[in-house]
Amino acid sequence: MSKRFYITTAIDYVNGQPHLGHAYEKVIADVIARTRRSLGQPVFFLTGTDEHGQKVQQAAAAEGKDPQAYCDELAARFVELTRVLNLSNDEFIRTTQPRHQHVVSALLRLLHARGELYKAPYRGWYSWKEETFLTERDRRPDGTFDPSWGEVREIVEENWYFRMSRYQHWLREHLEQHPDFVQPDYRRNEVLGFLRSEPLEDLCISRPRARLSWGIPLPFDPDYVNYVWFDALTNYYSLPVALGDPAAAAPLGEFYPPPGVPAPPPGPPLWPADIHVIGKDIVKFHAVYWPIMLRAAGIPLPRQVLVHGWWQKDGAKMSKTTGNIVDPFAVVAEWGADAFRYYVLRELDIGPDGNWTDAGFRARYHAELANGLGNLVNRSLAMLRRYRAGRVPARADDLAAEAARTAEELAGHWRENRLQAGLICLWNLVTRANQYVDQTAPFKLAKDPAQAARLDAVLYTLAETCRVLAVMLWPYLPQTAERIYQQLGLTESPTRFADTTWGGLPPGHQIGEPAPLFPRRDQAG
RNA sequence: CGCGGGGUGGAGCAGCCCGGUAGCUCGUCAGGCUCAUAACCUGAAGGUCGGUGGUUCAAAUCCACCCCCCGCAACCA
Repeated sequence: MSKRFYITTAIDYVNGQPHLGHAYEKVIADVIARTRRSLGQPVFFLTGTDEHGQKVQQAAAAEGKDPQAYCDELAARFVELTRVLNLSNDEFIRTTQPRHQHVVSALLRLLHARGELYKAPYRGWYSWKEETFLTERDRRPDGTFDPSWGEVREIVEENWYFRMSRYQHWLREHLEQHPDFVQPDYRRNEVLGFLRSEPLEDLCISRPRARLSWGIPLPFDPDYVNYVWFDALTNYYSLPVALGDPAAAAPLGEFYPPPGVPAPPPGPPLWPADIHVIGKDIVKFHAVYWPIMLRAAGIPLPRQVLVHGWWQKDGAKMSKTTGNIVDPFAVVAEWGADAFRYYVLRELDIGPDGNWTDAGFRARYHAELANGLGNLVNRSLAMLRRYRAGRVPARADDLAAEAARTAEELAGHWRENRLQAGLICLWNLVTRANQYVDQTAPFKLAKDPAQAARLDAVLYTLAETCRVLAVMLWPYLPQTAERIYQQLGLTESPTRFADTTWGGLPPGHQIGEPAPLFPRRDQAG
C-alpha cells in the first residue's frame, strides 16, 4: 500500500463557536485534498478539535459543567461545520480521545527516556487568564502588567522542560535546505530571521496538576499534566499511529501501545504529513516547536507547513462586541456551501490577509457564479434540449484544444497549491465558452436547416465544455460539479481529473433537465 | 532602527518568485445578440503600477533608500 498524501488543518480550540477563520482554513485543506484525489493520489485529510487547558476547564466550571461534557457540546459544532462545508475529511480527531492520549503518553515517555526532558524550578509572573508566564518585556513602562493579562502573580514552581534550545542550529539548517518546509516564502523568512537572531529557549511542557487538572498526565510524574501545545501538535502524529500506520508507530518502540492497550490493527501509511495548513498566528509552534519535538523523538518531519492569512470584515478586525462578524453557518444556509467555498478561495490567495465584504460576496456570486458559470451551463443545455431534444450530437472539437490547455495549466496550479490562480484559469474557459456561443450563434443556425451539421458541432462543443468544466470545478465546488453532471444526465461523478480529456460525452446520450445552478438574488435579501 | 503585510484606471483585486504589449470583477458610456438566471458578446473612456535613485536594450516585475496604511492587545485561523 503506497503512502497517502496526508493533509491536516490546525485543530480548533473549543472555547467558542466556529467562525470564518475556522471555515476558511478547512476549505483550503479540503480543496487541496480534493485536487490531489482528482489527480489520482490517495489522500488522507484530518481535522479536529483541541480540548485541554485552563480556559476550557474554567469555562466548563463557570457553566457548572463537566469539562468533557462541555467539550462534547462544542466539538459537535465543529463536526457540524465539516458537514455544512461539505468537507471530505477522512477523520476528526479530538485531543480528549483515548487514542490520542495514548500516543501523547508514549511520546512523552520516549522523550523522557532519551534525556530530552528535565525538571527545574521556575520563578516568574504568571497570568492565569492566558495560562502563561510573563517576561520583563511584557511589563508596561510603569512596571505593571496590562489588564488584558488578567490576574498576574509571582509564583515559584517546579516544571518539566523540553531541551529545545539544542536543536536551534539543526532547525535553521533544515529550513535553509528545505525551502518548501514553510510556505509562502515570506513566512519562511520570518522563521529563519527568528532562528538567526534570537536564542531559542527550552520549552516548558508541564503544568502542576494542582492548578490545572484538565490535561494529559505526564506518565513519569503524575503530579503534572502536559502543556497544551505539546498535546495539541501531537494530534497530527497520534492519529496515524492510532489508525495503525506501522511506520508512524515504529519510533515509539516499546512505549506504544501503553500497558493494557491493544495495538491497533495495521492501517494506512500516512506519516509523515505532507501539508499542515495553519494560520499565521501559530507559525512558530508549527515551524519551530513541532519539527524539534519530532526530531528529538527520532520521528520523520512533515514536508510542509502552509500558512494562510486572516480575514477582516469591511476593513476592520472581526469582533463579536461590535458585531462585524461573518458566521459561516449563516452564509452557507443562505447561499450554499459552494458559494462560500468559491468566495473565500477566489477572493484571497493563500498567505495574505483578506477582507470580507457582503457586497463583494454578492458581486462575485452574481457575476462569476450566476452569470458566468451558471448561465453558460443553463443556456448550453437549454439549447441542446430545444434544438436536439436533449440528445448529444456527434462529437466535435471546436474548443478541445483550449479545454486541454486550461486543464494542463490548472493541474500545474493544483500541484503548487495555487488554488486562486486555478480558479482564475478556470474562469477564462468559462468566458471563452460564452464568447463561443456569441460567435457561433447556435440560435441562428437553428433557423436554417442547411446548417444542421454546424449546429450539431456547436451544441456538442458546448455540452462537452460544460462536462469538462464540471470535472475541473469539482475540488472547489463539489456540489455544483455533481449537479452539472446530473443535468448532463451522467450517472458517475466528476471526481477524476483524467476525465477532462475531450470527448467524454457519448453521442446519442440523453441529457437531463437543466436548472439554474446559482439563482440570482437581486430582489431577495 | 522591533517583526510582518500592503500601496496597480472610480471601487475591489490578479500580475511581481521566472523583467519585454498592464489583466479580471463591479461601475460609466456606446453598440450587438436574443439561446439563457433582464443573463451573454463587442467597443470606448479612465492608470506616469506610492515616491526617488540604481541595474538593464527593456522594470509594476530585480536592487537601495524614503513616504503612507494595516496587523502583532483578542472572541481568534
